[in-house]
Amino acid sequence: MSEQTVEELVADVFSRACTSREALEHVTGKWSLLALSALAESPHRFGELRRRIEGVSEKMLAQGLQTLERDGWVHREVRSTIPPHVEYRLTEAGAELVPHLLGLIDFVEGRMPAVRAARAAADRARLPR
Amino acid sequence: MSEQTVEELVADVFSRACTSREALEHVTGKWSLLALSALAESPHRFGELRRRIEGVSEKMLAQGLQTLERDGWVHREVRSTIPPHVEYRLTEAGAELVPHLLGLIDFVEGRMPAVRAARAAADRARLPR
DNA sequence: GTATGGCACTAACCATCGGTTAGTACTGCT
DNA sequence: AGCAGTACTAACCGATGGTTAGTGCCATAC
Repeated sequence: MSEQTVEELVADVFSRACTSREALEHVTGKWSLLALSALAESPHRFGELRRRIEGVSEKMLAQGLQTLERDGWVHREVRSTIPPHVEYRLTEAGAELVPHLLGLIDFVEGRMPAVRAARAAADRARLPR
Repeated sequence: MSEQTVEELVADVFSRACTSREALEHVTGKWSLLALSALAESPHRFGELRRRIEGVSEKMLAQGLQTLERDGWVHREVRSTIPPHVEYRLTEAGAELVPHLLGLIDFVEGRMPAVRAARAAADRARLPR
């Protein structure tokens, strides 16, 4: 066994010990997913992202960006100015991740009529049971 | 304007009014994502899913399955037997959704070494700031 | 007889996290 | 003076995730 631990070798999402579970949760988080999508368009400053993503609070945005930065999907660049000037851009890894997310988003968006129909049918049948 | 409402026409994830946001949250939810992945392998009974996905509680599993069923991604089939016999399988929509999810999962799994390295570097640099 | 297991949930409860609101410090404008 | 811009964070409280117990029937074991 090399320097890798057992934990590092587990890459099975069904296993409780799978470390990619947490990483998946991060990138699919409600606000993170939207931040990544916005950054796919172009680098953004904090406030630009805030305005781009309707409904996100500064707190939730900051939190998500911090996580994305720590995991290596997003690069944060600080300029020592007043007022603060912080810019976020996708890392190389982030740029490779985003098409997967956008594919999913596009797919679900395209399926919304069916989702709505399914919900109406389910509610008509009075689910939950 | 036909019978569709403005809300139904909004399919922009950046908009607060976008109805696909909720649907996205559902399919990317921690346990739902895993349930969908397991059902991609084969239909499962409730207990089979529970055992397949380490770490999920019956409560969280039932909750996720209910949501997936209501949105139309999963079909739930009940047999009137004692003990209960409930089987879950992907709907046609679900079967089209799942490759997107699996692609994302595979990608993130493959990137875990880089994610771990990024975290180590970030923590060494003492993030959060 | 009792106890336990199987099945698929749900109720009750509590810990954790999401979201709201207020605050920070500097500059510039009204 | 107040307000706006900038990018966060602290304090607080409500919502949701997760734990534990419970349901009712049948079968098996002691």
